[in-house]
This record gives sequence, structure tokens and C-alpha cells, in this order.
Amino acid sequence: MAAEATRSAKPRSRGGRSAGKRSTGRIDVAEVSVSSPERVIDSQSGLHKIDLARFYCRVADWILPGLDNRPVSLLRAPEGIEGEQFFQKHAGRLAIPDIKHLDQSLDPAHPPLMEIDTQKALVGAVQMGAVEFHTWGATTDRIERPDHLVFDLDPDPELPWQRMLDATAFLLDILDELRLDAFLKTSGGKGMHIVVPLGRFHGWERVKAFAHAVSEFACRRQPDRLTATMGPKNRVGKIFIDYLRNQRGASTVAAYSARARPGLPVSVPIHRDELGQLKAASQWTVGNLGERLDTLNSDPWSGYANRQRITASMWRTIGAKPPEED
DNA sequence: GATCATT
DNA sequence: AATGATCAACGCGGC
DNA sequence: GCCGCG
Ligand SMILES: [Mn+2]
Ligand SMILES: [Mn+2]
Repeated sequence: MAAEATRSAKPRSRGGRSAGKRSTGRIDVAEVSVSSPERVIDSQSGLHKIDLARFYCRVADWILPGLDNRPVSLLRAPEGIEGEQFFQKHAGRLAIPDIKHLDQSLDPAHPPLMEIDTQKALVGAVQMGAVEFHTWGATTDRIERPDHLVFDLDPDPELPWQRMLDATAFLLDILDELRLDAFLKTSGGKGMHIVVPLGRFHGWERVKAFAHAVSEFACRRQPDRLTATMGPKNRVGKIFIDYLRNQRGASTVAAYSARARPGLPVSVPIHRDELGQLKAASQWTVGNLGERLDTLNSDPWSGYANRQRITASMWRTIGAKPPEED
């Protein structure tokens, strides 16, 4: 049911605007012929489809390591972000050049899941209207063993940005206490994502239970500022620590993915030391991220390594017990 | 993120 | 009512 | 076979 998979569709056509049917010539980017290159896909920034294609071409070396070997879902917005948007999880009949179809066994009841691991497939997805790329927390070769967990910090939109910085720093403190290396990225929306790389030691059930337990632990210490319970009324004046991203089949927007929101913000990895200087989770965009990348002297996530294990000591520290299985 | 299912 | 789990594009015309 | 429509 397509209608249920879509985000609000705003009526797009208005009187005389031949709805992007401009027969402007196609432009090749990364061996992909991009149609309607001059179509405006975001009125706030005025950026065009070709700008998004060139953006992903530019950031390919940064985004691909996070997409490689994982199922990917697309958020497509073929008429621009103010038009209809829909989330695509299966390959179906969509023909994206160079995209991989994953083994049927990963999801036997449906068409194959997709993988993008080349610049050409990335730009090919943009040609098909993709704006956002979302991935699983596990790689296809060991899909039952997550290789990271994510704390997705979702604020009451009314809260000042400083509260998000405080909450992020607070979670980092807890992870430090647990001796877990953690890495930060802006979500491109309202909040931050905290990523904890893991060795492939545990199953989904255990990883989710741990993420939940850490979240509850944090909430017990700042009950007036944090919640781990979903539902809008639970997060009034608070930040929801969304641990449910850590579930089999769930996905999270990839590092260096654009977001289909006004201004075309990007989810951007930062170094811990940059946290205090962040101005917003949407401060980097398709239009300005290149400037940051050009002047970086090192990968903000250097040192990222999949070797960490969730130990009995950690469970003890947060006052929780691991599930029997996994 | 929206809807479904379970309680 | 509330929360956690689950799901997420397609072929196509017009009744 | 169900309904909207780029
Ligand atoms: Mn979020
Ligand atoms: Mn969330």
C-alpha cells in the first residue's frame, strides 16, 4: 500500500508550472545519466536534482563505508521534498544501475533487499529520486550479529538546542564510565545520534536490551530531562532516547546521508571535541558540507573499530540483567 | 514516521 | 488509551 | 479488485 508508506504529500501542481517536465538535457554524473537535472528539489535552498547527484558523488568516499555490505532502504522524493515521499525497502522492479540485490534468504517473503556499494549505484539511486539512505545495524554476512548500536536522541521540538548538547554529553559520560567508545553524528533533523561500534558478539535481542537498559539508566538519573518511553506526551519538555533503532530490521539514516527536509540538511559525523560548538543538528547541508570536508584534517570518526563487547560488568553498572539467549 | 497489534 | 512492534512503490485504466 | 494518481 503505497499511500501508507508515504509522508505527507503536499499538492504540488499549481496553475502554470509544468511540473518539472522540462526537457532540459540530461547530465552525466558518475556514469549515470541524470534526468531533469535543473529540477528544484528543495525550495528553501533552491538546490536542484543535479546538485544532489553531485553531492553524493562528492561524499561517496565518506558515505560508502557505512553502506557497504548492509541492506539499504531509500527515502525517495521524485518530485522534490515538498512532493510525495516514500520509503523503499525492497528492490522490486526498480532498476538502479549497479545496485546489488541481496540474498533472498535475508527476507524470504519479499523481493530482495538492496545494497549500494559504489558511487555509480549511489548516484543511480538519486536519479530514481532517492534523497535519504538508511541502513541496518548489521552487515549481510552476519545479519544476526549487529556491529553497532545507536542511541537516537529525539527532543521535544520546543527544547533549546543546548538541552540536546547536554543530553549527548551526558550519554557520552555514561558510555565512558562503561568504557565504551562512542561516536557522534548530527541526525540532520532535530537531534544527535550516538553510535557505539561493536564486535559481532551478540544477537539483536541482547543488543537492543542493552541499549534499552542504558537508556533507562540515563533516564533514572535525569528523569526531568530524559525519557525512554515512546509517545509524544512522554517527551514533553524532554528528550526521547530512541533505543528501538537497535532492533532486527530497523534502520537508521546513514552517516553522510542527506535528509529530505527543508534546506537539505545532512547527517554528519563529528569528533567528540566538536560537540560543544555545534549550532544545530541541521547545520550542515548538501550546500555547505563540502566546505567542512575540504578543510578536515582527519576523519572525525578515526579510531572507529568493531571490537567492543557488552560485558557482565557493564550490565552490573547499569543495574540490569542480560537476556538469557543470544 | 504511520499504522497495527497487544495489553 | 497507550506503548512497542512492524511495516514501508507500483502499473494503471476508470468504473 | 480497488482506488489515489503523480
Ligand atoms: Mn532521531
Ligand atoms: Mn527516532
